[in-house]
Amino acid sequence: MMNSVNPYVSVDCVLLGFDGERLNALVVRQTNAEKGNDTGCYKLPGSLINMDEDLDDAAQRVLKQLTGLVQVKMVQFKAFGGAQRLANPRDSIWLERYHHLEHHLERIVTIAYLSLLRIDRKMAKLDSGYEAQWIPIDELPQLAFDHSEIVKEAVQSVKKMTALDPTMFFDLLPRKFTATQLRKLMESVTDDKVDIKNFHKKLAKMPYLVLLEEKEEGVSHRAARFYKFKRK
Amino acid sequence: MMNSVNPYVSVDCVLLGFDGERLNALVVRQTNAEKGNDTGCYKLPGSLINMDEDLDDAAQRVLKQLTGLVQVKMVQFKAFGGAQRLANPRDSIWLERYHHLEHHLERIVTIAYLSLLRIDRKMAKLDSGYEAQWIPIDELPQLAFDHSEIVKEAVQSVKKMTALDPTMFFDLLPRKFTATQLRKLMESVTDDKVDIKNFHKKLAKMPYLVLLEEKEEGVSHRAARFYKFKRK
DNA sequence: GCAAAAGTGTTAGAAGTACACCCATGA
DNA sequence: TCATGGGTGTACTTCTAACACTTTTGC
Repeated sequence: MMNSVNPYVSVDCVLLGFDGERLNALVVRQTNAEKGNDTGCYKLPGSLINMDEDLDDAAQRVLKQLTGLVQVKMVQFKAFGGAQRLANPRDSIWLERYHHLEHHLERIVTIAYLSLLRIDRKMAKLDSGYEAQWIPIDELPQLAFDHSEIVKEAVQSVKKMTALDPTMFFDLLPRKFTATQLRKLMESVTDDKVDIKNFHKKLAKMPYLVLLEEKEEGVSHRAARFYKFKRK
Repeated sequence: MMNSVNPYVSVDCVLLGFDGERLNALVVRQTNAEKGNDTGCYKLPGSLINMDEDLDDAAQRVLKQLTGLVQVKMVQFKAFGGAQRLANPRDSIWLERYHHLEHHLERIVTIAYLSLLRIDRKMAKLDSGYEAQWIPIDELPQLAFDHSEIVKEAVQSVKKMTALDPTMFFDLLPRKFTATQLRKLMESVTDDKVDIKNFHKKLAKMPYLVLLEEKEEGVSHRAARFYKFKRK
C-alpha cells in the first residue's frame, strides 16, 4: 500500500547560495502548465509529509525529488502556521493536484528548513515538469503561499546562525576561495563593510583556515591566494 | 458551531523561570485522575490547535487556559515531528480524552514555544483538574510524549538566544535585582564561572542597566545595591 | 572581632579599529 | 605606465583575564 499523505503538515526548503555578490535562493516552478493553471508561479521546494515520515526525512525526500540533491545538511528554522496560508485558491488547487488529493485542503502548517549550498552544485533531473532556478534574494518575484515571507525569515536566521557559528559560511563557498570571496560573502550576510587589512588579520587567527600556495590566474591585477577550509 | 480541532498539529509551551540558583520549567499534571489513567504524569502545557487558529494564538490560548497567564511573549523555537511521538498509548489516550475526540490520533507534529518568565508570577486557577508546578530542569521527572527532549532543546535555544541578546535575561529577574542575582543567572545558563570584578565592569558598560540607591535589607553581610533594567 | 558576601584597583595581554602604504598583473 | 584589486605595517583603543585587596553587615 502506498504511503498516505498527511494533509495538514508540509515541509518547505529554503536553499541559499552565494554567487560572489549576493545571496540567491533556489526556487522551482512548473514548466508545462497542462491546464494553464500554474505557469510562472515560483515556489520553494516543498511537499506535504507522509503519515509515517519524520519531518527531517520529509525535507530530505522533497529536496531529492525536486533537485536530485542528497545528503544536504538542512536545519529546521521555523514553522509557519497562519490560518490563512492557503487563502489564494490558486495555491491550494495546485497542491491538491500535485498530491492527487480528492478532498479539499483546509489548512496547512509548514515546517521550513534551511540549507546553505554551493551555488554550482549539480542538480539532477527534476520531478516531472518542474525546473529549479537560483535567483538573487533581492530580485525574487512574489512566490506562492507565504513563501516570500519564509525566505525573508530564512535570511534573518542565517544572520543569527552565522554569528554564532561562522564556519557555516564555508558551505557557501567553493573548496578553494580567496579572501575577497569570503569577505564579500560575510558582508552580504551582515550588511556592513569590513576593513581589508583587519579582515586579513582575522583570517590569520581562524584555526580552520589553511592558506594555500596556489593563486588565481588570468586576472588583470595581482593574483589572490586561495584558502581552504579545514574542519577542526 | 464550536471550533473544530486539527488532530495533526499541536503547540507546547516551555516556560522557564529562575529561582536564584537554577533554571526551572513549568509543568502541569492532572490532579484527580478520574479513571486512574493519568496520575503523576507531568507534561508541558500544550494543546492541539483549532482549525482556524494561528499557531501563535494557539500558544497564547493554551497558556491562558492552563496557567491564567496572558501577554507572555513566547517565541517558537522548534517543531517536533517524529513519526513515533505518540508511541506510548498512555499519551495518545490522554490526548483523545482531553480533546473529547472520537477517532484515534495517528500522528501529531507539535510546534514548541519558549518563554522566559519571572518565577513568582501569579498563576490563575487552572483548567479543570490540572495543577502547574515549577521544577528545576535538572530534577524533572520523565515527562509525557517527547516533552523531556523538548525541554532540553529549549534550554539549548535559550543559550543561543541570550548570547545574541543578553537583555532576555531580564525577563527572568525581578524588577529590582542585585548584581549577584544576574551573575548567578548568567552562570546557570552559560555553565561557566565569571570573575566578580570583571562582571561589575561589564555591568557598568551596559547602557540598559540602572544602578539604584536602594539596597538589600536584613542580610547578615554587606548589603548589595539593586539594579533595574531600562529598555532602550 | 569574625564570618560572609559585596564590591574595588591594577596590570598584562589579546582583540578590534583606523588609516596610510606597497605589490603584482594585464592592457 | 596606469588602473585595478591584492595584500601589509603600525599605532591606538577597547576588551578580557587574572588576582589581591577593602567595605559593610549581622551575630
